[in-house]
Amino acid sequence: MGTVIAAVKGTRDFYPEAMAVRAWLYRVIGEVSASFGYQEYDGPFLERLDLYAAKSGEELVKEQAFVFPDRGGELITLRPELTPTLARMVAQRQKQLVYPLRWWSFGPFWRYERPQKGRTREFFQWNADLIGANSPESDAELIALCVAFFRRVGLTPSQVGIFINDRHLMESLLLDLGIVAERHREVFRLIDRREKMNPEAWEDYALSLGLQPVQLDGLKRLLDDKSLWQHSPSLRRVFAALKAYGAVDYVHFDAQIIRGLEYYTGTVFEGRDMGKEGRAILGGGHYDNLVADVGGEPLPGVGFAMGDVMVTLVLEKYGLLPTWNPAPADVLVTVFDAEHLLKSLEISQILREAGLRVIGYTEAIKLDKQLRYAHRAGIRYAVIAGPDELVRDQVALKDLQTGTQTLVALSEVAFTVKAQMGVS
RNA sequence: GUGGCUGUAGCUCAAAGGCAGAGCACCUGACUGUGGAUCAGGUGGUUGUGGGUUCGACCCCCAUCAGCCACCCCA
Repeated sequence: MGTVIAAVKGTRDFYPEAMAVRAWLYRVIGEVSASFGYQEYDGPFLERLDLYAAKSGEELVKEQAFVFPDRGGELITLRPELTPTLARMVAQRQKQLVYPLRWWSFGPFWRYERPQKGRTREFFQWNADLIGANSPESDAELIALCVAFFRRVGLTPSQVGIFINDRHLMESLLLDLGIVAERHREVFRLIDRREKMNPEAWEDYALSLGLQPVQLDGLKRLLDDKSLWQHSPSLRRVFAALKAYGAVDYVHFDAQIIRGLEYYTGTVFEGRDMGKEGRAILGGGHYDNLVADVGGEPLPGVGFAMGDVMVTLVLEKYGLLPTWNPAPADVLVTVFDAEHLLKSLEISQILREAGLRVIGYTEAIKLDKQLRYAHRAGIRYAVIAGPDELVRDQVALKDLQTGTQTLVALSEVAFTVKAQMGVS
């Protein structure tokens, strides 16, 4: 074997076992989304760079997007997130759509980053958005949707949680501390960094931003105040709604949740492993001006994104991934010799039409090799159609799991297999 | 973009500057129309790639690529 051409850095090959997980995730996400009345949609995987100029995080577009000129010289981007596309799609049909709009999507995204645990350059994301509704209860619905997903896959409140905050609340509290609005962006960044830095370095950082010691003390007091959310009428309504949704046991207030994307304006939240392991499983929040930013009328919304990489790691950690059944078929119809090859193919088709998953061997090789193939592939039943059986319109049916073999009338094979599959 | 660790058979790993190995897997046979178990035998490598040092390099040095991990950022 020569040197295999390497895959593109940060991409993943979905061998059948991994593909089964991805397909399962897609199915579960679709079911959960539909249960809240969300409709599936998707946008193009290629977008013009201009689309992201409006509101995505600076770094997300400038440094993490795959951008290349097409043959006409236009700058094209492999989508690094879906929300701007969603905003465009809504803006294009703004007057025709029925609001509040509930849409979900699951598709690939690309970001040019250094791959590491929980992060690849090509990944899949579940996006869900509620557009044209503007209430704390609407924000709570999206969180309830996340929780519904957690419950559906078996993740418990002791394993994962959703941490929420309100940017409006933080803004007003910063103003109370005498920190003017122009400084909020950098102070938000400071807040976001607190978990990751040691206390002294963090305080030095705060003072270097020009915060007064009094303001720093006030800020620390705010961030450590677990009941701070009670000062926010909005968050109080969010929590009340979450209680109604039966989702509140997964949800925690955390004043340090800020989120990086700049278009978030009110409620922000992220899902994490309760063991504080790894990066966020999902992130989302409320936005006011997204549709207007791409040329539409102002329309508020709330949404989130959940990446497949991190959630799969978490599910694996807790043993919640579906068990993989490698068997490609229920039955293998073997070929006795070259003369009986077509007869075997006929039998395979009869069984197929009876509703079984059937592989018919397509080469007249030694029988032991064919049975060995069935065994290695995990196929439970083998049909052996040799001259001795066929003269009496029978075949031998072998159960490779129990090792038993019986003679069965050709017309009864499908029925017999199905009956045996049913009992075990 | 910054830093750390790691690249040896299909897989998991040895070989501490001196003949590149083991287990598992795979292939063949014992088996006349039958998988697994056992036994016997066998295939398999420019040691990621390219340079350098040395009488001699899997081992030391440089570069590069890839994987993993952390930072950054974020799903």
